Amino acid sequence: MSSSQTARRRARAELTQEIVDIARGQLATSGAAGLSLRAVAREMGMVSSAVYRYFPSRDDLLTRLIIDGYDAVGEAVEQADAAVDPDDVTGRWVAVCHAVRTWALAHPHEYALLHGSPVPGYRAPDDTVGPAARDAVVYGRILSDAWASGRLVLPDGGPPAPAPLADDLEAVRAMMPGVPDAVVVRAVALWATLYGMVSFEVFGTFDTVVRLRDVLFDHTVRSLAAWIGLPGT
Amino acid sequence: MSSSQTARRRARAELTQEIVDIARGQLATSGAAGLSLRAVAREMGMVSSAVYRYFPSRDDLLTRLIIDGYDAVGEAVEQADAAVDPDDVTGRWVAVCHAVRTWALAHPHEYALLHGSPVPGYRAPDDTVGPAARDAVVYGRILSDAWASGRLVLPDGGPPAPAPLADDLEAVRAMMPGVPDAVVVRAVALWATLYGMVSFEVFGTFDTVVRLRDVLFDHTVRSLAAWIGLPGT
DNA sequence: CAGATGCGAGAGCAGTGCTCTTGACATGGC
DNA sequence: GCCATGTCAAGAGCACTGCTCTCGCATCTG
Repeated sequence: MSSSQTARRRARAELTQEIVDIARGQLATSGAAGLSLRAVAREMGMVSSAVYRYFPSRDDLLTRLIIDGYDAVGEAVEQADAAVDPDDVTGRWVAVCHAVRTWALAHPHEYALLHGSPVPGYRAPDDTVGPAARDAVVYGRILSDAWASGRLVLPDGGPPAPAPLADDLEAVRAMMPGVPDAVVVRAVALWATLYGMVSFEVFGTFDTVVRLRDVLFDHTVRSLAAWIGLPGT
Repeated sequence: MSSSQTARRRARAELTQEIVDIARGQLATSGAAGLSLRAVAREMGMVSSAVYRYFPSRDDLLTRLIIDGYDAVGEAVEQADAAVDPDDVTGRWVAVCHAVRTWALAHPHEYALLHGSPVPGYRAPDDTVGPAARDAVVYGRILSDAWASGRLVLPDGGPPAPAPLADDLEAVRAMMPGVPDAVVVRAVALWATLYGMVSFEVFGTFDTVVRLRDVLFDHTVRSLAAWIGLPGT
């Protein structure tokens, strides 16, 4: 019977998932540095070597948590975008930014794992690059929709994009089809500002600088929206 | 003789410095996670317990490295600012941004220690807050000079700063006396963008996105300068 | 010149990631 | 049904970590 084989594989899948869940719990409380394979095994009533049947190393377990983290923030961003009237492009952008911030503040250690220092030697590029771009796709779609519907006015002021940047902008434009260079290059800046603000907040840099951090964040995000040419609210 | 007392104390000071230097070397090659007190002791020909006479814990040694790191980037920023004609406020801002980026790319692990995930439980606030603000003081002075000399034109467009933010903006204004609210609030955004861009680059987020990262950085920094009201070049 | 103090060495504890071997169990072909 | 095959948990063990403690020795202080 293939069901018995399935039983074995299902047990493996369930145990793998349980390891990930417990590891995420320990990550949430102790941070990435405090995550211990032995502690995970202990909490599962297993011995440490048994865990290595499911994850060949601690870094692989961390990589899995990273992928799941990107997926979680991507999910939050997509839901936030879907909850707003599609024609309200500025509202969508603001909602998406708040979704990132809210998720990061609720999962600071997971956020640190995604956007803080690379914990192992360096990041495994292939596995994580897909989920990592999930949120960027949403930003791109918002800008693309705004441009296609004529709601995005081409920003003026500031220097024009340097010619050698054309290839790079073309690649980034894949996430926001049709959008002109001046908007693409500012989109990258907005992306950096978003995560810069959130990182400052999560990592404590803003602690001694700003008190009403939610108000500042909201205002900054709206100002940036205006800068890139999105309509005011 | 106080010279013999000085000899003892000087030996202590020299050994402390040697520990820090070796630790910084190991930080540069192995990263913060790989920095080991025992390895430092080994490289010094000491036994590990002896190092604890100089630093009560590994976290204290890391804190020292953090303070030195903030000092180093602050130094780099101040030198970059001083090397430009003081009246060329935009040039000063661009130079300062490049100084941060250059330092970060040259010392990625140290940068990660400063602006990546907080490695120990959490950062000791009092000791690090002074050196951490050293670069921000330079940004503030540039904007303050620009405003005082009439070279900074009040930016328009975008929503006005919310009233509840007045207190926070007043506090931030301490670093850029006289500058109006609309500029202060954008200065915070610029600060976040600067470190967001550098973090994306140092942490590898841009690896699969942009190739001519120096060109993009320079252009972004100049665009932001125009956004905050600094004159074009 | 004593006594107090600072310092390095060594042993030791608890914890970590990871490897290897051993024995029990389920799976699948004959 | 049986037996080889592969999977699995367990345990021991290695090398490493941060950190604590004690013990002598050198240095400094009154």
